[in-house]
Amino acid sequence: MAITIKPVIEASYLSGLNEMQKKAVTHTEGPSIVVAGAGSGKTKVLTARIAHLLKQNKAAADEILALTFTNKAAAEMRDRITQVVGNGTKAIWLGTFHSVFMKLLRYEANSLGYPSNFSIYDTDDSKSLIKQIIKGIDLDEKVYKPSVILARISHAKNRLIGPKEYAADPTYQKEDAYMRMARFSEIFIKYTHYCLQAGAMDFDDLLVQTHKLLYDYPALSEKYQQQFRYIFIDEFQDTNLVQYRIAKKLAAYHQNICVVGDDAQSIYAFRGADIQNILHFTHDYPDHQMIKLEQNYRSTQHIVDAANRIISYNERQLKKKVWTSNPMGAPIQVLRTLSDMEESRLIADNILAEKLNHQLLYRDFAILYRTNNQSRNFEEALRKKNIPYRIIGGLSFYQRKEIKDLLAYLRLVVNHNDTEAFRRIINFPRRGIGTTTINKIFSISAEKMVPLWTVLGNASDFLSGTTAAAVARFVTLIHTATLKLEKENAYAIADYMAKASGLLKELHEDKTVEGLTRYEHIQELLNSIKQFVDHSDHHDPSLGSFLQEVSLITSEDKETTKEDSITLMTIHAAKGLEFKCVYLVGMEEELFPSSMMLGSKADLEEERRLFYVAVTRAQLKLTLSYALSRYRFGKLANVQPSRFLKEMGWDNTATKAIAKSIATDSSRTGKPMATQKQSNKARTIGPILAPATLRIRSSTDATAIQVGHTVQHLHFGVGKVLQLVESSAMRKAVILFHKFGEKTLLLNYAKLEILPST
DNA sequence: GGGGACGGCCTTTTT
DNA sequence: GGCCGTCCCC
Repeated sequence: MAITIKPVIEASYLSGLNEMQKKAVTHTEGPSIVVAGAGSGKTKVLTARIAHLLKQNKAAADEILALTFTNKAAAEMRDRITQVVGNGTKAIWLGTFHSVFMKLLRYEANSLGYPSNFSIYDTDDSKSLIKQIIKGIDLDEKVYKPSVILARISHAKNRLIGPKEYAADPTYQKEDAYMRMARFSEIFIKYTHYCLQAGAMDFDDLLVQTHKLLYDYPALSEKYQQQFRYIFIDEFQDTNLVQYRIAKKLAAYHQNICVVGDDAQSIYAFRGADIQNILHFTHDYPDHQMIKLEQNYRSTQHIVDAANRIISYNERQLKKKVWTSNPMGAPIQVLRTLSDMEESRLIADNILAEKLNHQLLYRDFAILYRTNNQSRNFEEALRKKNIPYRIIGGLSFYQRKEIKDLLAYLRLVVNHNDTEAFRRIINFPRRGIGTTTINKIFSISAEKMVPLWTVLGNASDFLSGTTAAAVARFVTLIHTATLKLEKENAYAIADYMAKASGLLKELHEDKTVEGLTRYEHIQELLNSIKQFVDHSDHHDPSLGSFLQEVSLITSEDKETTKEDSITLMTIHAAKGLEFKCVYLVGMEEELFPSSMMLGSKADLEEERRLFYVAVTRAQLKLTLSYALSRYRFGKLANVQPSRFLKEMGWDNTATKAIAKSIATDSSRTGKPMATQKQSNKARTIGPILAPATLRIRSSTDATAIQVGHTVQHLHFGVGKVLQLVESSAMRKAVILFHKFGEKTLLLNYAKLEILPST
C-alpha cells in the first residue's frame, strides 16, 4: 500500500482566496454563518467549499444539499463547482428551495393526501380560485381583493399559520375586522380545502407541506437527516420561517449547516423573509462559527463609499465594515431630465458613448429599475438606436396566454381534478360550455364534496342534451390523452393535445401578426418539451415531471440569445449579479422609494437595502437618473428626486461628499487648474438640464480638437489625433494612443485634454 | 351563450 | 395608457 502524502501545494480552488475566505471554505464541520458583504466573493466561497468537500471525500455528491433562491444562482453554482471537480455534480441536491422540495414532495406527496402528480398553482391560478370563492360566498371583490387575500394567505402560511389556527386566533380576527375583511379566514379555509381537493399545491405549499412532512413523519425526516451530511443556504437573509425550520430539521443529525448571507441585502420581506433568522441561527447554534467577509472585490472606491453611506441610514443592521482596495474609479454620475421619455433617450446615448470611449461590450451595461413597467421607454429608445438588449422578468414565455392554455390542457391530462386548469380551457377554444354550465359543475362539486372529474363524468345527470354532449366530448378528449401517459412520452402527448384540443387550429386561423406569433410560441413550447424528453438522462421524462418543473421556471431562466446585449431588469432580479456600468433609473420619490413603502420605517429600510443592492451591482461606473415629470396613469405628473440621492451624498445645490471625491479624482489626472475648476463647477450644478448640455463631462471644448493634436485621455493616456469623423451630429476622433493603440472616441463625451505640442 | 362597447382601476418587488 | 370586468344587445 502506498502511503499517501499530503500535497504541499495548495488545492487550486483555494488559491486566490484571502485568509477569511479560506477559513470559510475549509472550516466544514459544525454550524457556521458567513456574513458576506456585497462583492466579497460569496459565491466563490460557497462553490469552493462544496468543491472542497467533494475533493476531500468528506461527502458524496448526493449527501450535499445546497439551497438558493433563484434558478439562476443554482445554475451558476453548479456550473462553477463542475469547473473545479469535473463531472459528477449532477447528484448534488442543488436548487431553489422550491424546486428541491418539489422533487422531495413528488416522492412523498401520497403521505400527505396529495397525488404524486400534484399540480402547482401559480399566482394566477391561486387568484382565480380565490376569486371564485369570494363570488361563491357573495362577497364584494372590491372589498376582498383577490391579490390582497392571496398575499395575506401566503404570509400566514410562511409563518406556519394554517387556516384553522388563523381562524382561532383573536388577534388575526381583530386585524381582519379592522381591515374590513372579517370573513377572511373563511376564504382561507376554503382555499386550502379546494387546493387539496384539486390535488394542487401553490408555491407556499411546496415549503409548508415539506415542513409538515419533516415534522410529522419522524421516520421520513430521519431518512433525509441521515442523507444530508452538509447543508448550505445561500442568501440566508431572505429565508422565511418555514424555510429556516426545514433547514434546521434537516440539519438536526449531522449539524453541518452553513448559511451565507448579508443582512444589508435583505429585500424580500414582502414575501415573508425575516432578517431575524440570522439572530435565530446564532441563538439556535450557540457553538456556531461566524466568519465575516468584508473586502469588496467588485467595485471602485467611489461605489463602495456610496453604498456604505446609504446603508448607514438604516438602524437595523449587523456591524460590518465593507471596504475595498480597488481604485477610486469614475465618479458617480447623476442625470436629470425633463421627462421619463427623455431619460431613456439620454441613457441610450450615454451607453453608446461610454461603450465607445471605454471599449466596452453591450453586456457590460445594465439598466436597473424599481418596477417592471419602467422598461417600456427604454425598450423604445434602445430599439430606435439599434442597441441590442434583453429584458429579464416582465412577461415571461411561460406566462403567455397561449402557453398557459396548452399547459392547462396537459395539467388536466395529468391531474383530472385541477380545477384552475379546467376553468382555463373548458371553453377555449369555444365548445359551447358557458359560465352557467361551469358554475353548475362547481356548485355540485362543492355541495356533494366530490372532486371535479367525478362531477364531469356524470354530466348527463344535471345538464341538457347538447351541453351534456359537449362536456362528454371534452371528457373523452382529456381521457384519451391520459390513456397515452403510460406508453408515450411527454412530447408525444403534448403534440397530440395541441392538435386534438383545437388550440393549434384556433391560433392557425388567426392570421394577424399576433396570432402568428402565438402559433409559433406553441411550436416553441413543443420543442422545449421534446428537448426535455431527449435530455432526460438525469430526470424523470414524464409529462407530470415536465409540468412541475416548468411551473417553477421564471422568466430569467430562459436565455435564448447569446448575443452581446445590454440587460434591463428590476433591482430585485439583479441581486447577485454584477456589471461594469450600471444605470439606476427613475430615482424619484414615490417610485423609488415606492409609494407603497413610505408607510413604515421597516418598509423604508427595506427600500433602502434595495437601493444598496442596486448600487453595489456596479463594478466600474454607476449612473443614476431621475426625471422631473413622468407619465403615471396616462397623465404627465411632476415628480421629486428620490431622498436616496441625498443620502448617498449627492446634493443638488452644494455638492458634498461626492463632489469632493470628484475633485480628488480630477486632481489625480493632473489637469490644469482651470479645467479642474470648470469640471468641478459642472458637477456642483450637478445634473444638467437641456439635452444638448447633458454630457458626462467634457473638460475640453469638443470643437477645439484638430487632427495632429496631442491629447491626453483619462484612461488611455497620451495619444495623437489621426482623423476626425463627422456623423449625424456626433463628432468622433480616431486617436492613436501610445499605450492602447488606435481608438475611436466621441468628442462630446471623451475626457480629452489638448496637450501643448512640443 | 357570445361579442362588442364602455367604464373603472390601477402599478411593487418573486418562488 | 392599458387591462379587466361589466353591461347590453344580438
